[in-house]
Amino acid sequence: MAITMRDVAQAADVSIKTVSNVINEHPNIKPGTRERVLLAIENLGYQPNLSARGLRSGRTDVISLIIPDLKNAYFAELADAVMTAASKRGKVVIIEQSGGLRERELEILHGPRMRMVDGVLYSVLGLSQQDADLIDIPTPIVLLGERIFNGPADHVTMQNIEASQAATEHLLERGRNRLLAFGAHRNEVIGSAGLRLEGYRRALQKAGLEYRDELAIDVQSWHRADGAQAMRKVLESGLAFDGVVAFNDSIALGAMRIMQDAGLKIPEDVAIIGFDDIDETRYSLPTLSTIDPGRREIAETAVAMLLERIDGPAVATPAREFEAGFKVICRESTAIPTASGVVT
Amino acid sequence: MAITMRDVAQAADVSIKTVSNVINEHPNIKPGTRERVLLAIENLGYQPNLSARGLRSGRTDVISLIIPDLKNAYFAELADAVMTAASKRGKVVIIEQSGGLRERELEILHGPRMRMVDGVLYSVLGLSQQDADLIDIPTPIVLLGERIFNGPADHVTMQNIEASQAATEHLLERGRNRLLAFGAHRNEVIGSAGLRLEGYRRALQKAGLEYRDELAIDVQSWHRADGAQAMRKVLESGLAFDGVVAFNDSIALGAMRIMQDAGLKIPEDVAIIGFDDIDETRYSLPTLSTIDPGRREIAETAVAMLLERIDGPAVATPAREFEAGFKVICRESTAIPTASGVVT
DNA sequence: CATAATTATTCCAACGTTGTAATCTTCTCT
DNA sequence: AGAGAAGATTACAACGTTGGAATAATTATG
Repeated sequence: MAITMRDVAQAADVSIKTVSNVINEHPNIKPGTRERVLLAIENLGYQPNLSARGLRSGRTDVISLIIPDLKNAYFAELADAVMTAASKRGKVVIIEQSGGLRERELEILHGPRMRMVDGVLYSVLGLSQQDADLIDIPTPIVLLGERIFNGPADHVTMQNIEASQAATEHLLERGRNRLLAFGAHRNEVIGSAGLRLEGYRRALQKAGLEYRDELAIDVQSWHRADGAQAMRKVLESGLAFDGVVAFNDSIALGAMRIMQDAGLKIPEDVAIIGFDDIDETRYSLPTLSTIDPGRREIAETAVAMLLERIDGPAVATPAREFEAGFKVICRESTAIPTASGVVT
Repeated sequence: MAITMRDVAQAADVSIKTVSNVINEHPNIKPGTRERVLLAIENLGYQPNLSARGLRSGRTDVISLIIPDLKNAYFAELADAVMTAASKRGKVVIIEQSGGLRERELEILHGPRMRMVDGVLYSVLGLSQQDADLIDIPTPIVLLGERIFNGPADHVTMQNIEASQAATEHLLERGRNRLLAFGAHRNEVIGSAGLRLEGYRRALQKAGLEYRDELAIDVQSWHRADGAQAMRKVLESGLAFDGVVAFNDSIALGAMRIMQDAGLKIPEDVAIIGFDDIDETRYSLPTLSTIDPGRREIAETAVAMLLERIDGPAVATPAREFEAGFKVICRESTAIPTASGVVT
């Protein structure tokens, strides 16, 4: 039915292998033959059968990206960055959504689809540190995120502690000193929440301020609705604060909306900074200050590392850790240095 | 290296083909043998080589989804819906981003990756009606969106005209009668913009109102920033209006922010309704009324149609058109029936 | 000019699976 | 019990490609 190398070979009057050699840019092909083959390919509209190539060569040029949820802006932007980076290197990306569920993540990691891809970028959410050995699969893998460190695989992440510290200092510098740590997960040590809380504490300490536990607000799931919900409770409780270090942009936006509903002015009454630099932060009212986590650098490094593993020698070189650089982005939500009407 | 059917066959003491038969749930396998094979598969951790299967059977169980941009919330949500629908039927999705560029769309459609997938869902943006024959490729294809109608392939879309008419009527019913058609593309007849403008006109006509060209506001690219930019111009021009029918949610949100900056109250001064029901509309301030375009229905129908084409007979049955149902979602941005302080 | 070295091309086998057809086994009915 | 049908299993070939070894054509070397 479809055109194969056989047809091209016939048309160009060479052997099938020569066609293959031309396509794969092997050395030692006479310019003349190359011309003829290329012409035949063009004329017949030949396209290689990737299944056959994959079978024979053991390579599919497809990599898998496991993320919790594409509807989440952070992951949509991450997926975009990964696809762009992969595309530059001639790879295609299959996205698998895990829902952040442990079982589903394991299912994907150990499922038959893994045999269809050359490697996996795995944005860990359901598994955690003590599961580190469960990710030791035959397919090359690079981990993303803050759930597993020093596991058996390469790991790319952002500078969570340093970035959170910088975000906190950003507010302190503007004269705010009753800062909510918004989005904490109380008994987590690593994980985004744990690390960001640590950064928050370090900034306070460095500024000579005491850490107050009541200012750490738990928000279990980092979606907008949860941020809104949590802020509603805070306001009801009458807790006093003049700044918010939100551990991601979505909950920051949710909280911002509730504060505004309650008549609080941002940034006059409360300054707020988020995390992730999702597109929406540029268009909210007010625009949201945030941390640019170095998404592009993360994506490009992760893809590069994965390809090294794929192409590299089978002998296991030790797992690497990489932290991308971050930037504090100052927008309207923290624009005013001094509070004019502090909530008490 | 990896475990193959050969190993399983050996372990279960059957032929390779029997293993294949068990895996593919062929009829006529003794329960006993099935047990033994399944056990061997379990013990050895066998996973089929999908490249080999693809080569032999001509099926990869992968479908491709071509969309303009994953960072765009509408397409992220569409991708999610498609992946969910595909996953239910055991298919995996490769996402290809076209940037909405004509050249890139053609490149993808005619590229070698098409040979790796069983079919394509193509959200058309770069091509248009007169290119209809360019999409007649050997791979089964289903078109999405409003750019190409009655082309050579199945087509799934929303009820643009009817939905836009309903959105407009929604505002009219609330006592607004100077409505912007926000997001028009002046010389477009089909395409989302053209159809939605038509729906707007029909609603006016039905209500006995005259269509005024100055109320149709061009917004070329439907991103938030463009909506903001366009609204800024409108306000500068001093044009009077008390309602906005925005042709998608992003430009509605962008416009909303600018109106609020200018001191306009929503919905008291201006009521506004968008299109698409993206997640964000539920969390903006105020929450945005919108049209639910039936995304899930679109995704499921499109996947179902595609699979029918893939599995169906090669004889070309005529292309089908399908329009999903829509719903008007009333939120805060149109909550107040009567204007209290109309801009003049 | 013969021979070695190099360059270009081809032949063959194999990757792991499934379709077809053939064979072997078990059951059903007279 | 034996013929025939139905059920279960297997042998073989093929899908389209590429790696490796072998061969053929060309160029360099003494």
